[in-house]
Amino acid sequence: MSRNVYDILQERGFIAQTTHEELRDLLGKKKVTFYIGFDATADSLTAGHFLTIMAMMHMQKAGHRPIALLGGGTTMIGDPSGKSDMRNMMTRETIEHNAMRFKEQLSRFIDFDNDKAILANNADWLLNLNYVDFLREVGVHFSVNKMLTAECYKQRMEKGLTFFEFNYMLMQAYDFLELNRRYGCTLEMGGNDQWSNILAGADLIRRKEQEDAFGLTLTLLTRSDGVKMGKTMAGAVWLDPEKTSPYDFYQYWRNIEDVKVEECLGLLTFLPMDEVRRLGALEGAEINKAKEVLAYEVTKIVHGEEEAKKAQTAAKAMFVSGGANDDAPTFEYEAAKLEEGIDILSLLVDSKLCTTRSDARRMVQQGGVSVNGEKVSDIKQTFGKADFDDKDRILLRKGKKKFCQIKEK
RNA sequence: GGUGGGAUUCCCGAGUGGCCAAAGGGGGCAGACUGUAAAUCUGUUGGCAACGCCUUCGAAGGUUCGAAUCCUUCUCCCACCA
Repeated sequence: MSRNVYDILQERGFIAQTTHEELRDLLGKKKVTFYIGFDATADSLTAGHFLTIMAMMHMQKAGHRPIALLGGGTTMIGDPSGKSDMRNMMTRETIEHNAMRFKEQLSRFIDFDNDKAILANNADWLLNLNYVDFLREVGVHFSVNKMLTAECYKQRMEKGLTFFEFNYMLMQAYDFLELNRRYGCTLEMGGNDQWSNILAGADLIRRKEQEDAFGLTLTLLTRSDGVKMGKTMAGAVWLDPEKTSPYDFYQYWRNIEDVKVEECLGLLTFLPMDEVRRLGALEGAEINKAKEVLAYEVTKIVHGEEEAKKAQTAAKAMFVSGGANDDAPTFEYEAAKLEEGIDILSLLVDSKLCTTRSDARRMVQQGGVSVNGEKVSDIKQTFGKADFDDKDRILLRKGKKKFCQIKEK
């Protein structure tokens, strides 16, 4: 039997659960239309979404047809799966705006030309549903007893789950049915936290259409301590370069835990698996080479080769030779300002290295700040044009990994 | 609908008239050790023109020299009962 996309996904570590054993054969036999949903909860996709997009790309490469479903309707409710609290209700305007951004970002990864992929929005069918009709058509097929035992509601059974959110599963199940009817979609994919919702959809199609529908869930990226990956202290790792700069994006993957390198290489790059395994087997300090490859490859897919190279050279210049090159994060001041000199606290705050002056003060007092390689210990010290180095800038550094070059506008 | 309990800083959670910018833990940030890793240890963690000042303990009023703490009203949550 020849290898098909199922084997590829499995080998690369994508697959968490599937509804049917036969799914593998099916994917080898014919062109399958499948969908992945994206709820528009923020104005950019995140690293977590990226994993599902990678799966989508593998599928499209293998000739299957993806449907990217924007959650214009479901986001009005909010998925309670695995969450401990209800999230804030979002306005319709915000959701629409977010959905537009998702659309732009998705187009960079998925080819939507000539019907090779479909972009749909469940707002189109969910927002105008008639309540009673919906209950009669869809609601009858759901057992509350069964829903209550679903793993995804476990956390919420303790804290409280509103009827409002409880409906989310029906909405998502209905999406699958609708996509099945409209586009012949027979497979739903999603993060492993979506298992219950996906099963619900597949069940619904079987009952309404007397037809098999398949589900496949993808591994969730977690750190070794179980926390979901793709979140930094500051928040999510975004795919939007305005929200997470390519440099920071690169650094995020460059700093990944040793034990996660091989897994991430398989999931987030297109490198051949032989190479992935070779890199993943590196030990000790050698594993840093694998991390560089990982960071570069992921950044390349998300932000393009040019940005990936810039991020890499900037990082190397900083960490290997100790000086930043031109691609490093930069903050510019007016010439006049630089003439009169700027105090260290202002530099730190303006360059966004510190959030407040108090924060900056602490950093300096704890010895975490350096300018042009020299530790700053006086919070009153000022810097100006006289301090420019041979590259016409001041190199400001906070801690080991964060830095910024100060230049004249 | 009834009765009782609750809302504290990024999160959890102490505090029940001055010693409270508020214990402890988590998380974050920084330092040491390292490999831009993990683990560990140390410091720090509201803001500011900073030995002082300002804002913060669900919201709005009130009592008091003084309120996170007491009183009134309101909002929202939780538990048990119906």
